[in-house]
Amino acid sequence: MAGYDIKKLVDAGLSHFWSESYGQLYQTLGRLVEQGLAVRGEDSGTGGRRRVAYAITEQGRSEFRAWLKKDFEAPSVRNEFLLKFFLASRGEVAEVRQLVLGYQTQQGERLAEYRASEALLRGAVEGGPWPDELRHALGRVALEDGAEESAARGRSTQQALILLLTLRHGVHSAEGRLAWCEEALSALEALAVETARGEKV
Amino acid sequence: MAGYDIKKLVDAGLSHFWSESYGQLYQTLGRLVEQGLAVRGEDSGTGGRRRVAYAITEQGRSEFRAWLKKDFEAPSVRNEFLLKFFLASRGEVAEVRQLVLGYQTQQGERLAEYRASEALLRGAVEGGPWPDELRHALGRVALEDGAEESAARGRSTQQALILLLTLRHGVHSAEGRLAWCEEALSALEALAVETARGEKV
DNA sequence: TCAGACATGTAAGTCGTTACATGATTCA
DNA sequence: TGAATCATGTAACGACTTACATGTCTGA
Repeated sequence: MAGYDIKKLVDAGLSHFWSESYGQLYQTLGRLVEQGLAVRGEDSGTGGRRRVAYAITEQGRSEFRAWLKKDFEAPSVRNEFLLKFFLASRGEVAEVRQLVLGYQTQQGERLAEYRASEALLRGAVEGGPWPDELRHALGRVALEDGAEESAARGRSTQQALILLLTLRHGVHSAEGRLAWCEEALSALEALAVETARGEKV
Repeated sequence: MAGYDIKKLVDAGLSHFWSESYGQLYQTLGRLVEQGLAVRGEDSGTGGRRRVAYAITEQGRSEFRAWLKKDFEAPSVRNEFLLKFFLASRGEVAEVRQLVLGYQTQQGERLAEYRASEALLRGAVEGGPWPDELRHALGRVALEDGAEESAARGRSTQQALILLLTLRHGVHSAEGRLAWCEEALSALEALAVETARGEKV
């Protein structure tokens, strides 16, 4: 694959849980070649429109397999919303509430996006063809087609299922955060009521 | 507050959703002073044990309030687990399953930690005193005490509630991810069964 | 007395983004 | 014909981490 393709693949299919910039990508490809984990194929095309295809080496493949088995770090420990929420703890309850409402909206929108993409993918999991939107976006990644041979059909289904499941992960996350919003809003509500009563007494 | 205190505060109370390193911290404090958003107080103490207290300026305070109201970016778009999960999509189902099992364990442990901290905090929300563990950790942040005056009790309760809610956010997130694990595992199970049947036929 | 916490800072380096430069090709 | 897309790359910068340097004070 060429760098451009990788970028397209990531943007199209993995954008809700991963991102790469060209800067990072080309530099990394260069480093992989230096380390013998990938080889740079011949340039095809000319001038600004030439393509450089990279291929993984045997060493690269085994390194990759080792990496897959290695521990992943726990999902990020930096949430700007929660930081603001915490730092607002001495301010007015109303302001804190506003903050949570904004978060609720944001997560609600996310959830809607995930659900829309999810609907698109359902078909391919049932052994049907990949939806055009995705086929186009993931184009050069050479998705296996579900039509012909049994083994190929199995692989295709598996790929579709896994892509679908990454989306489902987003759905579950967003749902969890929305459930939290409900809880937080009613807790703040209760606090406001209590405070008001306290002031009267 | 001094840089050291801020670091302690973040490590003790915010560690599950934020982190700062000394390098970042002292450099940032310096920049804030340059920009007139904070002032550097006199050094107290001598030699290696001196303390430098920083205080926010009026300008800093208004900048801070503006920042609180500004949009936060959606929680991070980089999840190493999901990347591995996606990239494993052409491998054996059994390996993918292993990956998910690891994630399940990790998230289960996280959930247990959150629940433990949560129990600690419950008391303070009920208007009781801050638990010693937290009082010590958050020490210099000058937590308001819930004992005396009505207004102070209100503020203290609010602070405790908000800290508790940040923890609850972690609980909801972990629960959502664990629910996903269940779903993913049974989907992979179904796939394996189907594939086996396909091969026999 | 001596390990460990206290406390501040700097330097080096990694990781990642944005902006830019270059130039071919496609298509309205 | 000219804007958009294709495609590769570099340079500059900012955010962040790790490691180090320095010296003091506390408590077992």
